[in-house]
Amino acid sequence: MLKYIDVANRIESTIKEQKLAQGTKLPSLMNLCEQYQVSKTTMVKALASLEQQGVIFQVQGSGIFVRLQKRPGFISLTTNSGFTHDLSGYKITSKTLELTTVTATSDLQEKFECPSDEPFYFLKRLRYIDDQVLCIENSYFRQKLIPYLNREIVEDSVFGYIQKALNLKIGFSDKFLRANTLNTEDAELLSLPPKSPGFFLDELFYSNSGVPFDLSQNVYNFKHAKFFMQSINK
Amino acid sequence: MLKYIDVANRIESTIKEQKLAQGTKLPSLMNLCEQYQVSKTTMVKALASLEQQGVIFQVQGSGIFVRLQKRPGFISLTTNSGFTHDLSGYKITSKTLELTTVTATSDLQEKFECPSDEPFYFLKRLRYIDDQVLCIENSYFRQKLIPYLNREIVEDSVFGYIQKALNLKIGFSDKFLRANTLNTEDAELLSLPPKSPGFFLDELFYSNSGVPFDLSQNVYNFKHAKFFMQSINK
DNA sequence: AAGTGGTCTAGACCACATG
DNA sequence: ATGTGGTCTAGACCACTTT
Repeated sequence: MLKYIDVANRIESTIKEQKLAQGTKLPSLMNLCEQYQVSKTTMVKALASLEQQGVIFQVQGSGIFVRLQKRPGFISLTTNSGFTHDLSGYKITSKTLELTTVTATSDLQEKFECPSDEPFYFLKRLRYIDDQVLCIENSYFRQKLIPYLNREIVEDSVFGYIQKALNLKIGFSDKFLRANTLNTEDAELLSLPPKSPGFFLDELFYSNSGVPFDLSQNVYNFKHAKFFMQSINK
Repeated sequence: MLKYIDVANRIESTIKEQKLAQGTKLPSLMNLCEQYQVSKTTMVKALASLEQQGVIFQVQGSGIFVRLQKRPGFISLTTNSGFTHDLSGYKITSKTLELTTVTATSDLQEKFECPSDEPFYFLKRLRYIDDQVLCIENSYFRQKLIPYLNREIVEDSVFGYIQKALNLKIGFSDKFLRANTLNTEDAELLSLPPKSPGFFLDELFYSNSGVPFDLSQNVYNFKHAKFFMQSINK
């Protein structure tokens, strides 16, 4: 475990355990260095990481302060931990509707920069929050990188499997967001009246070496899905 | 100008001028250090900043690569430069509908942690893209921090005025996103049929010392507004 | 003036990828 | 084995805020 990550985690845990309010002042930089027995540079890096995550904010010449991070009921777009983590406290379940092999559509060809005969796993599932439909997930996994998938893996955690069994590390992702009217099929799946609005979130995931391996096209129930993100202007 | 920011800007400019494609390999770290005459640590910091912005991605043991950043027609949620910047190439205009002084509603009291008699400027305006309505902006500026506003300032750039004339620096912001059915008034303002979907984006801006000073509640026309964000999983 | 966060450096060492 | 990115350190110096 890297030192600055470890220190960052420990500071974050302390903040959460003590339930410090937004704006609470933390000990000074040099003070924290002594407390955690690391150099100034390492502490600066740990704090920069926490600031990026929205856990704290730093004011030059003044101090280090707690920033309110979690908003109960909101799905975080910043932290990529998946909404099972964001929505802890709610009952999250899922149902697999389809798991098949398909070849690249024109959309996939463009997004993955691949030929039309490249094979993908297509996974369609519903995700529920407290037994109400939260979203429809349409995922395309590139078989070049994910050579095998089955229903068991999918019922558990695809990303967990990808990282542990295949040792494929997630590097970064692009997200595309918009609203639109639901089509008949999606409205029905989401248990909503025809022509209800939908929140559309497309995510393209890249490995740590920059190769795209998963496109997820998600349609969220507007009544249950609210999103949240934090940014810093530096 | 800080050295690492300067170096980062220069590298970014080079990438854009040369129109390097996604995946193009840049010179090695040490190579870049020599080229820009900075220490390794400073270059690491410059590159970390570019990686965070989505301009490049780094692969340990392998190299530094260009990441495709801008998606034409999409509004970036990551870079806080405002959509006039994201949508360069389109004609962006605006029309002020209302500029009045109000006292804190219960929503404002909660978000700003302020008493009910605290005064705010309320600004309502429409923003157009190529002469079509893109969004309705409802902004509340805290008079404690922004003591004066008039129509002239508002027609120009509120954030430019805040930063230059008032020397108030933007520190960070919280964003809340959801879809919903438009009410009659908003649908009419957006030139959309009744009960069309709308993309709702609320933004709460904080000063660099952590004081919230602006709440913007924005309703976007789902036909013209598409959003984009990049994240890294490290 | 004192205290606090932020930048920058040189250099040692570590971790990963590629040939 | 070599090269590449990444971490960590001690310490000098800078910029901003508070008293």
